[in-house]
Amino acid sequence: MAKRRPVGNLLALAVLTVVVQRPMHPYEMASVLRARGKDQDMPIKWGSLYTVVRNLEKHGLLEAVESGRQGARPERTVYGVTEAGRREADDWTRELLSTPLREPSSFEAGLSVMGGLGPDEVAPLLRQRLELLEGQIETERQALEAERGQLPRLFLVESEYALAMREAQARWVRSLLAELDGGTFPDLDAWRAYHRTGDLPPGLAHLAERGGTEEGPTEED
Amino acid sequence: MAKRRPVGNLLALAVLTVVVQRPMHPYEMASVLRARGKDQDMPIKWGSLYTVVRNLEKHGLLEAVESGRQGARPERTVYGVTEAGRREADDWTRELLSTPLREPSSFEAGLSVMGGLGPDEVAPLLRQRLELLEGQIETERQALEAERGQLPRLFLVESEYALAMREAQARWVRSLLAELDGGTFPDLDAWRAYHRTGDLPPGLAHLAERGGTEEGPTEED
DNA sequence: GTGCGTATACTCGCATACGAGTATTCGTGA
DNA sequence: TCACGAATACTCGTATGCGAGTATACGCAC
Repeated sequence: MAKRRPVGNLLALAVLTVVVQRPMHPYEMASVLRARGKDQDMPIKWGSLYTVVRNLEKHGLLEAVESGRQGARPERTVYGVTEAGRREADDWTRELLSTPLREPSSFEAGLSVMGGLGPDEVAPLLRQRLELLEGQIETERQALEAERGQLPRLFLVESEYALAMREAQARWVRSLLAELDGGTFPDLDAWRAYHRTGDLPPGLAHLAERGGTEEGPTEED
Repeated sequence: MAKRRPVGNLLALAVLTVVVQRPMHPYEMASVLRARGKDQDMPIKWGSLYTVVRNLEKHGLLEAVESGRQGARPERTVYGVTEAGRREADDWTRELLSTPLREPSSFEAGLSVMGGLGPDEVAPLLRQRLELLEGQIETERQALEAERGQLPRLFLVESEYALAMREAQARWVRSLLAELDGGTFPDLDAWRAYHRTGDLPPGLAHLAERGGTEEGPTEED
């Protein structure tokens, strides 16, 4: 399951969905995608556009429909989607919708290494995050409200989801902060000590040890 | 702000935080990280380990502490962290905690292109996602409960966050499904028509048009 | 009409990512 | 004690990824 995509970059999916509507040359794809704000919904790097289009063509998902120059502009190639491309786009979309993936965010990574900083440094950092988060939420909520009149719900769903996730994150950060500030977070002192001395509290030594397959007579345990 | 990291891969941060505790050779780093489940918290590809370690050394964040062979094993290099490496790790952690990034998940990407499928196909896909999601949530909740006795809260925080986000996602999917199933999602018919014919409802033509800078006399608007 | 800033429409090269492969060692059974 | 499967400990090649750069065209001021 989850067969490997011939072109894995999500920009490729964006390209396919836009070319399905009408053949285009690459730069136009970029303009349309930008105009629709797709770069908000996917991690799109425009530097990859031409590579991705070339790869799509190589795998028979796109085909050159017309190529020539208009005026003195550099030569441009207009690409159309193939039947295989259409299938790939649909199949990919189905997979994205139906299969939840574990995709750790950078915040999760940050949380998993926050032990390296002391709790008294972590709290202000989280407070800053919360403030920025609240600002973003407000901005997005307004943008969404403004678009609600212009566009059908269908085209706003992904923004609604993003907003809901932001709000959930803010709530979670707020509750962690309350525990840190209120001192109800357990082991605050052990954490402080660990941060100062680098020593884990006794009984947790196995966290730092083992894992390496220590061979030879260097150590016994 | 957010100065470019000399080694951008998050695996590098994981390596730094583990080497801070005690010098190691690369394979041991991998074992320790795996034992701690860090590959759950970050998108870690083990194939990148040696490249990342080499880059860290090149940028002076890690240094070879000892290099030699034990028994007939291939030569191994033990790396320790430098002062710069320690600073980099702390600074990076601070940034991850304090600065919320827009990192669209693949589900968001899926939602943003779901118009290409019809609503009657989307609903079952979402139902499948919801079921898988609920299973994962249950599994993780139990794993978390089991670890709660063994480990201090500090080391469980990232799992708690991941779980909270999963639950928020499940709630959101449930509510969207309710709208689809109940027929209260607006424009269901327009969506169906669009899916069958490929035509956008009138008044939305500008969605498909413009964006490309159509030059020349091909079109006027 | 000519100079200049901005938008258009790409190209290129380098670094990195990472899957697949390889060689060594260890443990176990016969 | 020898064979063999599994785990250990890496290496390598290739396919991207993508930032920075470039060149042309167009609009507008003067």
